Amino acid sequence: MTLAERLQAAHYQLTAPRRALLQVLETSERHLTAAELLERGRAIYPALSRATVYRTLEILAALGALRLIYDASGAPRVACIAESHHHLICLGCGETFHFDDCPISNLEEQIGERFGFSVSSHLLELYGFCQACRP
Amino acid sequence: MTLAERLQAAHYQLTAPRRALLQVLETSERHLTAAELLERGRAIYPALSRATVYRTLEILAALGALRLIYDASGAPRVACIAESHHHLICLGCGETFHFDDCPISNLEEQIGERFGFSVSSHLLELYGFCQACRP
DNA sequence: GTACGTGCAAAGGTTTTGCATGGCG
DNA sequence: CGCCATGCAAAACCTTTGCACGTAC
Repeated sequence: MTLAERLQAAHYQLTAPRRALLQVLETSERHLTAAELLERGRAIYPALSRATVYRTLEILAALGALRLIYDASGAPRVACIAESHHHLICLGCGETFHFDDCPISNLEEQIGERFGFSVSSHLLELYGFCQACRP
Repeated sequence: MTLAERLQAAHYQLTAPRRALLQVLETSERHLTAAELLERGRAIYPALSRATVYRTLEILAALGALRLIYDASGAPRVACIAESHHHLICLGCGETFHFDDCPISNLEEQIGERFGFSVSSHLLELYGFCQACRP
């Protein structure tokens, strides 16, 4: 289910500014700040306003379609599409490494059952030190 | 290793304002916003200033002793002690459920090895819908 | 005594809101 | 045609910084 489909399913209009943002979100290779979203969105739809960026993020977050997280440096908020994510974050240099293969797909269901949750995605972040930064 | 010990190990002074904050952090039952930290810290050390809250958080984050994350509602930043955390977050009502027993302690090492990381802690968040909110 | 830490207040930046206009369905 | 969505600009908010004073070691 794409973000656009999610918006429509929830009876939100699919306008040009929103399309631009969705496209940016779905094609971004990493988590973006609000400012980056605005910049990239304007490459597609130049009149895009800052307010629309925030308003759209708010809608998507409320729908559970994405989630805001911090990056390792504690920097401003970043948008994170609500697929499952797996990161290794170096506490030394702040570098983030993604890995794709999910080590806990089986646990998702198992834990969900225990708490009566229907789990749809997850975020797994491992903190430590990379080879270069190891004390 | 307590937060106080960590600070001292890194040759930071253990002053009254910092002690107050550490006590708040170590006894808080959940993640707090900066404003809550200030408020609770002032209950212990009334002259505590906002600036000291942020400066202390920055130090602790740099030491890898805690980490800033968002709560489920995408609200302002919260301080999260850098022990491993396991949450179930309901996308409907925003409620967060913690569970203590770690389902991936064995994976930590395994994944670390693969990437040459020495992993010290992790954050695992599962998103879904609780029984009451299930669509 | 010196370097580090603090509080205050001001500056800086980001997010949110109000309102008039424009566009979708 | 009515309602939702938008852009702009101002307001509100949160975080950071500069500086003079205190305090720890």
